[in-house]
Amino acid sequence: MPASWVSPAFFVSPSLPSAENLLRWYHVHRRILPWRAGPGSLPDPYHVWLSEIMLQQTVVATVIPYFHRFIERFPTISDLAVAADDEILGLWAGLGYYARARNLIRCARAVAEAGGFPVTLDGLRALPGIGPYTAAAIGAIAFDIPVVPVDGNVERVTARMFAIEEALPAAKDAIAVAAARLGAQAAAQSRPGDFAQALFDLGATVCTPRSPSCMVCPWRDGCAAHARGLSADLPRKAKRAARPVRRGTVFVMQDRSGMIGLRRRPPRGLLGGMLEVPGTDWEATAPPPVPPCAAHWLDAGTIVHVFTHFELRLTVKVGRVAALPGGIVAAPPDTPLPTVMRKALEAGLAVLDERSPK
DNA sequence: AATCCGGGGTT
DNA sequence: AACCCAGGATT
Repeated sequence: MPASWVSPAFFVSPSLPSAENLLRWYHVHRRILPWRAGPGSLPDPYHVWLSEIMLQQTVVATVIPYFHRFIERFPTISDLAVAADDEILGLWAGLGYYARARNLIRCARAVAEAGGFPVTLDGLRALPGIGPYTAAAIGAIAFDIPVVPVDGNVERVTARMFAIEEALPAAKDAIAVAAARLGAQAAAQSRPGDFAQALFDLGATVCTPRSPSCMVCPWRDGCAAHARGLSADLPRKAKRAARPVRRGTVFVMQDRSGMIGLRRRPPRGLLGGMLEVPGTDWEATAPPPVPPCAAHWLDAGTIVHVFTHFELRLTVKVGRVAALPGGIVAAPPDTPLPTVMRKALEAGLAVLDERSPK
């Protein structure tokens, strides 16, 4: 038989990975997560939405305690919609990507106003904080809209199944097309929510980034990367730039009643709208440290915190003050803070405690 | 298309 | 220490 009778695609994917096989695997191996409903039943859209926002670039284990605290405090989206911004931002403190929390508030109020979530992808996509991925995820999981949400897991699984060797992010379109092909199978179309979550779970527990467990994979037979011994090498990714270092100084102030001096950051940008320990700007070379008020400043060392695109080294000074200066808000030491500011505050308070323990 | 935007789990 | 995570908004 002439080789030309056989299309190259035949060698790339001998047989499409079976949606039915994956769903059968999912029935046995699915993760039990607080925002999930039982197999075959649709979960609460509010729970799905809240979990999806929290899960953006955040691992499941980190999200779970935050999710529980939110659901306990805000049992319905209406409870969330009428809450004060500060309380919501406080509950979000430490989770990161604070624009998510600001969009969460706007989205909750829009949904409460409308009387419920839109049930179309375009309607979901129009809400604050909901992009193409999250719209597809909520649509599939909460409303059984037949669509494949393409997150990092699905990108990885799909790139391997079809042995897509082009590097990300250039390969995004090709991967999305291939993922849609997986979802076009009848079994996936009939259970879009389970199919999406099955892909997530396969990527999270079997088709993992570093050393995938191909021996127990329900899709091994249909996996072109496995056939070529490429599984652990895909998807390829473009190299990232090195992370620069920025430096600054913060001043931890404690008054006689034990209150700490904090400052509200501008509403947008890095740590937008969150509280911070007052200090200098953050530059490549440390700006001159100008204390916010006169005090006997003690050295509390340096804390290091890694952000997505730079590393921050903060020199921490600490002092007791008779009265907090103007423009500074007095807050108790356990006030919810972004992690970098929590680190700085703890470093300062540790030095005070060691000098004059209570 | 690039860049900005946290924090931490995993290896 | 590097990589990556149920990405979105902005420029």
